[in-house]
Amino acid sequence: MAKAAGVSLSSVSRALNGGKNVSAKIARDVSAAASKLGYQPDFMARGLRTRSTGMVGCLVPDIANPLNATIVRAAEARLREAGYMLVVASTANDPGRERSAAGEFRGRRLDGMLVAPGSDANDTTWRELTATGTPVVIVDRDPLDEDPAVLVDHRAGAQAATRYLIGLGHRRIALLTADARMRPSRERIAGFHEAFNELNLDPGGAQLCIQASPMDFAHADTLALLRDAARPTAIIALGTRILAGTLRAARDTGLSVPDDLSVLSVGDTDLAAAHTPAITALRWSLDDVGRAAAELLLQRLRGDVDGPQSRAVLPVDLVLRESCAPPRVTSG
Amino acid sequence: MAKAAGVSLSSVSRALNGGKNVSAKIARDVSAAASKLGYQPDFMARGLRTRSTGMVGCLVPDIANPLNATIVRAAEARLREAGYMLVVASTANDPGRERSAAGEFRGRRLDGMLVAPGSDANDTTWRELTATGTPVVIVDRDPLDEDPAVLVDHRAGAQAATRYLIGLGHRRIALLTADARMRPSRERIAGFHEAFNELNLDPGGAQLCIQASPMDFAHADTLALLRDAARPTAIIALGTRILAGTLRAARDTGLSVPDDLSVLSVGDTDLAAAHTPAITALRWSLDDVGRAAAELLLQRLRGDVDGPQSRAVLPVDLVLRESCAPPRVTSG
DNA sequence: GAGGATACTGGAAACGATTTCAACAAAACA
DNA sequence: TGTTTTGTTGAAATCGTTTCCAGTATCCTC
Repeated sequence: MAKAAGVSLSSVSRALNGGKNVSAKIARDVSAAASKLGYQPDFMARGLRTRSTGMVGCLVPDIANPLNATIVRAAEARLREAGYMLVVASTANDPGRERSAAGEFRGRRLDGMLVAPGSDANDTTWRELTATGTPVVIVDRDPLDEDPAVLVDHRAGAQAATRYLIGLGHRRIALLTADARMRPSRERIAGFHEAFNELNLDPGGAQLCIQASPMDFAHADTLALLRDAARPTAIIALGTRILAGTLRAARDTGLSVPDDLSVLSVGDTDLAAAHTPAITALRWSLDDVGRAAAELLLQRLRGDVDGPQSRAVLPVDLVLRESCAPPRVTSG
Repeated sequence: MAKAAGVSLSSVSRALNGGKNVSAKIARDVSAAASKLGYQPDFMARGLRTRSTGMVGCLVPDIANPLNATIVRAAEARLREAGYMLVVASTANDPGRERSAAGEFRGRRLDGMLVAPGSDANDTTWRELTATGTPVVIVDRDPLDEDPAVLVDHRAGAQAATRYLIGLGHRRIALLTADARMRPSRERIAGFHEAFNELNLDPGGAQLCIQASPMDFAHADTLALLRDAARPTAIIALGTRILAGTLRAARDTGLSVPDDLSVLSVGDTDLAAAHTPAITALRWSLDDVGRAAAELLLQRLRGDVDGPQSRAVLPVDLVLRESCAPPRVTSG
């Protein structure tokens, strides 16, 4: 390549990297030779010298979950724009796989990481794995110290949803969410309780279910819940497999939505929007989460020690549809 | 590192790569020193020398589509097991982004690629981009030449679905699928027609809609379709946004499923399974697709020029549920 | 026109591994 | 014992870049 352009290696490097001190002639010759040869610099060699890989890793519990996948897509788009490639690892919430993936990322010296750990970031083993000086952005998990993070205001969302159901007259409300070791569920539970507390309502009537992810479990569990004499009149369900299980359970027990049972989805998925009746849902912008995470990471990568902000908190909206109604028999 | 173990660089390399001709003592010393120092070889340096990156790229139209995401997840799991990392690029079916992503992959000299191009592989620009000697596995798209590929038998699936609906008495059936430039849709359309032809039925009664992806378009289009006097009595809809749009359109026009309209989903998603009534669906294993693609690529990567097979064809099953019934008024 | 600042250029030393090759020691064989 | 074979080792070259440094040409200033 250098010979093709008839200049030295150093000049090629300078010309290609848009460095200063390059004469017009050399710049011309180099770019001509480069395009004629279809030359593309070798990332390995460059990375070896500059100690940067041009890649960022993304650790999510489950890439097949549309909630995560949409975030990944948005982040990937922004990062590619900035010249980075995105490496993904889906950890299935398994601490072992999580650790091995993080180790792999570290071994490959990725420039940065977007992480949504299964267990929370407080976890020491996880902690020490991230602590290699690699810039990290936490996505919707509790950050420690000064880690930049993108957070979603699940607490306010859950509070608004609960308030809305209470306003319709519901008193026995079940919250079906995922593993409470993770921030989103914890925040939702808190918001749920706050909504009851602010009205001085007996929280004993509130029912709270916390479950692991598998859809079948959600289904069986919800069946039992709905068959109980003191069944809830409204359910707030996490809008992926748990919502699916809930709707199937309602169908199986012959309860009609919203007449016999109000259903509110946490997260606005295809399922919620297309269901008959359409499911009222809490919605937040997954694209915004992904974009914001990428932006925060890019700030770090550029070395802006303190960019505009190192925490982003995104709002949650309540989208009213047809799946919630006053309970048939007011139980107040 | 070499000094820490008190041996030469070459010996360290040999010991770590499990090469032959390493004495027990040196192997012991090296591994001791390595674990004491937490030494991890530098992938950049190693890659520079061995001309391999230990990474494979994955190009999909939309990673946020659960159908793709599930495939990616399965492939990632298998590839990581084999020591490769997965780089993803979501191209939004935009040829420009597709080209730039492929160029980026090539520039980074990834060891292999899993690709599901938006337009089909026959496309020349796409073709030349993949033709760099990099092992490529085509995923559910028409392969050219001898490219290894993982294919899903959409034709047989669509045929079975159509046959089933015809058997119920339907004659006016609409097939709502995605962009016909892509193999899955093309195959489905072919299977759809074959089902009519094998019974010598007038294909004029069959209705066929082909659409671009946005859900709103599907919705509006389906509304128009359902309001027509000669509306179809059954719809076979692609099970992502198009199915969602179809169900909303049925709700909006007051048609009940399955009494007024039979609906069959192509692809078994949460939406199909949890809807009321549950939607009869064509199902194929996305995990199998991802795993098979990874396996085929690994074969190539290992240099098994001819592994057990370089094409995998996966079956499609019809899952009977409650969304299909005989048409109210037989129109034969 | 001399002197110094300024703009460019190419040679050579990194970066951190793998791999070739020659040297050496120990073992096997005659 | 001398010669070959075998096994093990380290020195040095290499991969393709970036970057430091010294050298040269050009320009400006007095």
